Amino acid sequence: MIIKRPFLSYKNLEGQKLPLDFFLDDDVVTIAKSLLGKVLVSRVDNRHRAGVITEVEAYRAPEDKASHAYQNKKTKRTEVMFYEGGHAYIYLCYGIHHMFNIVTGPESVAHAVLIRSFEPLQGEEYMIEARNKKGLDYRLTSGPGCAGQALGAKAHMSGASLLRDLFWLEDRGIQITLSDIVATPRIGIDYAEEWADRPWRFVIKDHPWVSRR
DNA sequence: TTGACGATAGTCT
DNA sequence: GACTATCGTCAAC
Repeated sequence: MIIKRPFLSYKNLEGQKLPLDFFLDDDVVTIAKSLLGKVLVSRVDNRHRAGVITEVEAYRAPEDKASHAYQNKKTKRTEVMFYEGGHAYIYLCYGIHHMFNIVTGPESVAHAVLIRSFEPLQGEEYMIEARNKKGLDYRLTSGPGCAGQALGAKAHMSGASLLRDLFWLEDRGIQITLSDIVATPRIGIDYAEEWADRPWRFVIKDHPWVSRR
């Protein structure tokens, strides 16, 4: 298979770090959509890695049954979700996968956006090593477990501020309009009953670097 | 202290 | 398409 990359046209190699304000909007669905096309950067073990976010899911506690913070359930794991927006919520799934989420909204509002896929931009060699892969292909960073592993994210890093120097987001001028976005139901949450059908998974239309290809 | 259960992915058929 | 590795979390005992 031919991998076309970069898929989008990238104007800037360096970008503007997203400020606190970006994460404080009360509407996590809107933030989820505006995260598409933003650049997620990690510097775990001083290894600079960056990728363009291509696939996300919004989780809106307290009413969203699919959220870990459903009914504002606060535990040692989920307390990070109640932080002010602009923090990373990282948790272990199936004992294997470290899932990377962005906490949004004001303090005590437990909204979060799961990063499901991104297109590698910088530090691909570190991602390949972290994933024990031979080379670059779509499976390197497509799917939430893969994305987290490629970033070097570990559950013990949960709570890290996205305004500091471990993980952060940048705007590098990539324009994603509403017509570039496809909305679908979220994946793997069949137990969430009526909330399972909410179209809160967002992907960049026709972008190859997304899960479930 | 215990046990059931995942916001999955990789391998094998 | 089916199967399963693998372990922290959380609620119940």
